[in-house]
Amino acid sequence: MARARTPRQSWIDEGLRVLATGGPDAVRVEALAKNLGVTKGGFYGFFADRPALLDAMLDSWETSSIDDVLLKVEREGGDLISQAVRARDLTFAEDLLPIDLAIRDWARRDATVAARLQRVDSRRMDLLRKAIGSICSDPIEVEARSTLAMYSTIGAHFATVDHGDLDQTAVNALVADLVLGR
Amino acid sequence: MARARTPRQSWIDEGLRVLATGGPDAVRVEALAKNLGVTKGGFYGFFADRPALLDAMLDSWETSSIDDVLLKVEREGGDLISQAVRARDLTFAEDLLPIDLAIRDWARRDATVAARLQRVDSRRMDLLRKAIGSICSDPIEVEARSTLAMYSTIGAHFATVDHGDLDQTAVNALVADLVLGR
DNA sequence: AACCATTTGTACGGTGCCGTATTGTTCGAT
DNA sequence: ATCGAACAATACGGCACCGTACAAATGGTT
Repeated sequence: MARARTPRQSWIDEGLRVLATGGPDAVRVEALAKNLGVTKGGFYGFFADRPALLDAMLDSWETSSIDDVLLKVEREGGDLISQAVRARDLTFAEDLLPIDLAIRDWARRDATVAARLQRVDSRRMDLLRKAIGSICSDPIEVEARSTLAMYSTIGAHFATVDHGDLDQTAVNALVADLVLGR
Repeated sequence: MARARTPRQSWIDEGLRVLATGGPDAVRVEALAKNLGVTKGGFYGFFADRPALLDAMLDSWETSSIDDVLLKVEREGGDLISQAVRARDLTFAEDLLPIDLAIRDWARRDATVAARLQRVDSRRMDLLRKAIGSICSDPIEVEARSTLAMYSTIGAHFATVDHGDLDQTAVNALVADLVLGR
């Protein structure tokens, strides 16, 4: 048995890297091959076609972006709010953030992607509800604050706001306080 | 002079339509031509190349998405908060919303687009600051609430949150109240 | 060292797109 | 009615990519 010099996962990883920087349309088999320093010869041994790679990429992303995060956060423990904050930091870590944003846009144009994203987001929302539920009792308010936390966290990555001369840290802190009701 | 059967603006409009549904990579000269029922024959009389069209599309979008909106809102008058709400509704009207979102994602990968978007967003923020400044005096709080309004409005379009059995209207109303401090 | 399954390179036909060149075609102005 | 500018169709060479077919190389196993 000759071991894979360019195994299945490296196609997926490179695919996700390209997705992050160029969107789904930039994920082309021959381009990935060039990036990996090989030709596409081996690709079609791992994947039926390009769509199959895209699907595998989404699988891989789903695992690392929610399953892994939840496991890690649970293992580390702490109060529920810090767990949620930690989960957010892990979810939007440097490598995962651009993938998340790319998938979020992709979801607008592809129903299957949208369904996957919704599944992931709803697990994130559950974590948020649990966390905010620990500092707030009214169910409507818990839902409203969780929703606001979700929306503003996502929105912050799709809009750049310049606070001018104001104290950035103070503004950011107040935003967090408004969301959490402190 | 023979009048344009497929004038410059119709290339731009069709380009924006395709941008909205398929992203910038889907905006191809020959595809637009087919949509318009012509060949690309006339295209290169109006535009030097494909990038020139993308640029013209952004110009057109900037006008209709901020200049026109501000003019309309100002003309209609009313208190500043309802002006801001009206501006939001116009900005995210059915036709403009998907274009805005597409450009927002596009901006992540293209610095020129990012600069344009920032210019537009900062004018939107100014309107928000004015509106929220009318019901709130602390400058840091005005900035924080305006930022939160901006982030959550954008974020709401990139994440779908299911509120389950809870009263959707009540949740949404509370989200708005939390942002505006009511 | 020879074998051989697995992986990789190469070559192919096909498609869709870009930008240019050239030749119609249309329609207002004269 | 004719002219002529503006628009449109057609045809071209070039490039990037898809998916297939098959030949070459690689490296663990015997």
